[in-house]
Amino acid sequence: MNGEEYSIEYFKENEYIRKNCEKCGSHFWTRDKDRTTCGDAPCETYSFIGKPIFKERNADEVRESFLSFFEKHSHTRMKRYPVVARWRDDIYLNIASIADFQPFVTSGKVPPPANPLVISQPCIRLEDLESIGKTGRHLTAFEMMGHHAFNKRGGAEIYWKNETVKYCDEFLRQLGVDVDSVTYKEAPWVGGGNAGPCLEVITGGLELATLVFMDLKLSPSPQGEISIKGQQYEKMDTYIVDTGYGLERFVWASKGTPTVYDAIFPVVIKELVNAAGIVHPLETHPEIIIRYASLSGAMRRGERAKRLDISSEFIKNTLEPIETIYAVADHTKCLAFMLADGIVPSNAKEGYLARLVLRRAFRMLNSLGIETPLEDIVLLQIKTLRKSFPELKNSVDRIVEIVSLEKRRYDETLLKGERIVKQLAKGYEGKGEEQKIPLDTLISLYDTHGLPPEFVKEVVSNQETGVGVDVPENFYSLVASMHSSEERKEVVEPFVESMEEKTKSIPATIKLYYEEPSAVEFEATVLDSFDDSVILDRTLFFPEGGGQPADTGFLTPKDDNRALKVVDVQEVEGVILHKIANGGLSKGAAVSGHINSRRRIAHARHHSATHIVVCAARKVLGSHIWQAGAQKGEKRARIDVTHFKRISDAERSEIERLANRMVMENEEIKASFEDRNEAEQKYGFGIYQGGVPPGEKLRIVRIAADEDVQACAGTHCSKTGEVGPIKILRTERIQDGIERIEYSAGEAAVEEMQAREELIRKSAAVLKVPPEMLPPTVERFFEEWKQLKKENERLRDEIAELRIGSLKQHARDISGVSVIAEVLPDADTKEMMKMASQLSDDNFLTILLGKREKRASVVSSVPAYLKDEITASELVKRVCEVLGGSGGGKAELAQGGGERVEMVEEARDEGVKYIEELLKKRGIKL
RNA sequence: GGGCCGGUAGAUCAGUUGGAAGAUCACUCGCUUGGCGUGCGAGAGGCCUCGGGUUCAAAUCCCGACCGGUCCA
Repeated sequence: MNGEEYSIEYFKENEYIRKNCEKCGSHFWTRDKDRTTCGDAPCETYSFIGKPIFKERNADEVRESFLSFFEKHSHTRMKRYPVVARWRDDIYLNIASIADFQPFVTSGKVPPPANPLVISQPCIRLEDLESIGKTGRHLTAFEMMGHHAFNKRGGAEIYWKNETVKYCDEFLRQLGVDVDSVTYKEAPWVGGGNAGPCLEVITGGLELATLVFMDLKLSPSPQGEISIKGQQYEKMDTYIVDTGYGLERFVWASKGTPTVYDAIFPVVIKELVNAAGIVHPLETHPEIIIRYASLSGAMRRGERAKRLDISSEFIKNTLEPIETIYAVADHTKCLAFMLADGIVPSNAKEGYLARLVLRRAFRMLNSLGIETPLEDIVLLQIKTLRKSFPELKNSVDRIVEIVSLEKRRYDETLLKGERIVKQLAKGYEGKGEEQKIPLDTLISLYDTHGLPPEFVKEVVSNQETGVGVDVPENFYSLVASMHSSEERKEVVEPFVESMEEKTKSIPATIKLYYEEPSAVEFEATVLDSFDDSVILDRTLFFPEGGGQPADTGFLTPKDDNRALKVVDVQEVEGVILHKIANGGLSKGAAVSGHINSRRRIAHARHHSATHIVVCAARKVLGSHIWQAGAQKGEKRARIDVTHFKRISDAERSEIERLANRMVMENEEIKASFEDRNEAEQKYGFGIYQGGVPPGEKLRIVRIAADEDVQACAGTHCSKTGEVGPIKILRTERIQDGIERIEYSAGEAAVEEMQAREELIRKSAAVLKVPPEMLPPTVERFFEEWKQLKKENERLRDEIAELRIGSLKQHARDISGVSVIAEVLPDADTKEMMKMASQLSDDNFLTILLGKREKRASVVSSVPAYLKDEITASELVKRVCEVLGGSGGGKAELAQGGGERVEMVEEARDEGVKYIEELLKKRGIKL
């Protein structure tokens, strides 16, 4: 990217000069002839701390002046988008105002909702989580104010670089910024597969805005036109003005507070300072704080402390607490938006990000000794934000519940963690001085139990076991690197992949299943045919998609009587491929098609039922319910929805009842193609429950008076009544924060209910009680069974006791040892074990054989004084061989068995023979 | 979406190379004491989550399901 990109008329007309920063070498534009640096950190320090750049304004005022300024300059004002990027499948959180319009608007596939437009978009970035509070400027939640113009090559240009810079200059001047102090720094911008020249707008050492001229995209060929940072880029068909004005930065610059947090969160910080029982260091040490803050853009904390000669005690006792308070203030705002916009904390996806922030916040409150519940502070944030974001307060009940629930979970994790660590420390205790818990143990504690090494260290040091913990500086990056080595397998659909080339030149198939939803037969012409796939000019066959399986059926050529079986249907870029199981078709042939209507109707029922169940679930569980996946079938269907706790039986019944009520009300289900932007505006982003389809037009499915509206390509019933009964079969927690609901609709639901009834009927018949008596009867039987089991054991003890006496009388003498070798018809292993061990206590050598149905069991015991000569396990092995089995155990007590029950007598004799052999040797020895 | 742990008495957890299911707390009763606490003794309490498989034998090994924890993207 060369300097020409920045040769902008406005600069020339307004006496801007292009200079080279003497510190960093980058090019910049300025009106100040004497300026030598680009003005950006770290080339310059913050000069606005304590000396604001313009008249003080709060966030609401800055936002309004920005929006109305651009509105005056013919931009359309847009409402904010959610902070959860529901319309994107590549990112979880909204990270920039331009993200609202990616990927379809920026690529030119979909026209912008307005052009040009202006928006103030709340964004969340968690990349610099560690820096929050410490640097004075990093925020996880911030507002990016942007004005955007979407230009298409060959079309009429809205505006480009010149106006963008002019607007910026004018807006700054209107705010009261001295434009002579402003520098425009050249900085090529790269992000998300796009790139372009960019100007950073800087004053007072602070970057206030970024003006990006996005006109490049990653080039598929290695010989792209332009090379940036080792990547090849090429010009796009569109060129887009993408500006980002940092709302919080403007507020900060207007107030000149030491940190951006002091400017943005005065109320929350005051509350936290009070709760922590400290005094804001700005009151106690104003001078040093201001000097310290002025350097914060230019250098790290350590360097700053050195430069200002700040003691480590001052850092620890005065700076760190306020930095932690800053971070809490930031995190609670982040949480307010995340939770209000419907994120449910979870161990996966965006929910994990929410949990991450929540747990950091809990930890920080704890380290500050603040006992105010976190949810109270989140609510305080919502209160301060209510003027600009009144929608946040609709969610306060849910937010309070979620945050306190998460707190409880976190406490439990820590409690459990404490026990684990204590247990572990005990294991290392006394293993020499300076015993350390090894690094891989620390990593596994964190990885499997979520215990940070700092926590482990704290627990261990409280234990006073002499066990130490060394936490390496790069601990978290070690953990990260461990995970990155896990290979990510890209799942490419080989079928679609291989077909894309072949279908390129073929026109999109006409989708008769939309035009004639209830038709079963159709006529069509074969456009092409390869491998075992056939492409028609039009079709009734629904291709697999959106969790709905493909239709099946037959294709019959006009000129012969073959019936070609359609076993699968796939869509590739608008072209529908029919996979044929038997035979092929030639190009140009006229065919008639026939779909399996039973299957189709079952799919339609389950698909419509899915929308109804999600709708009912949202009514019962709350507005945060978001569909996280779905699968429909002929017999049953399932949806995964985000929810922060298990669905209770009562809630499940209520969802079922509401769903069936919607069916009984026999509401209309309307499907039509609508303009994407209009649909988003009219129905909100909830339409993307089932995923984000591409294209300018969306197929919108609406139930009743827009009770449920979704972008959906599936086939549906035309009235809810056609769905038939809906039976929820089960709920399952597939992940933390995601519940799966399984259900059947229509005939399948009836079958399910019958199957369940059958289950109950059969069970009741076994117990010979009426079905309603099943629960108490089962309980009674179970209790009795337990009692009987105990009774049985007690009796066996007694029998063993009794049998011992008679067994002793059957003892035979072999080489001076009393040997008992007997077959006991109904004895089981446990019983014989008891006898054998008692007999060996009385110095008998025993072999007991039991016979029970198809299995013979053997127990043998050897008195302690003989164990060097005969081992019970060897003896048992020998005996069991005869029985066709094997055995083993300890030297003094062993057991085994075999299947040849009829051989028990022989087995016993074999045992006796073995004993005789062994004891004969003993006799000689003696 | 991927990885790693775990599920045994009411609670917290042991359970060795597969070979007779344990500890601590809590509970019940008795003794100790004027009474409480305490101390001592005894007792009750287990489909070892479930279903398959391997084996003479599975809490233990293998596969699957269910439930829970946790890390990463």
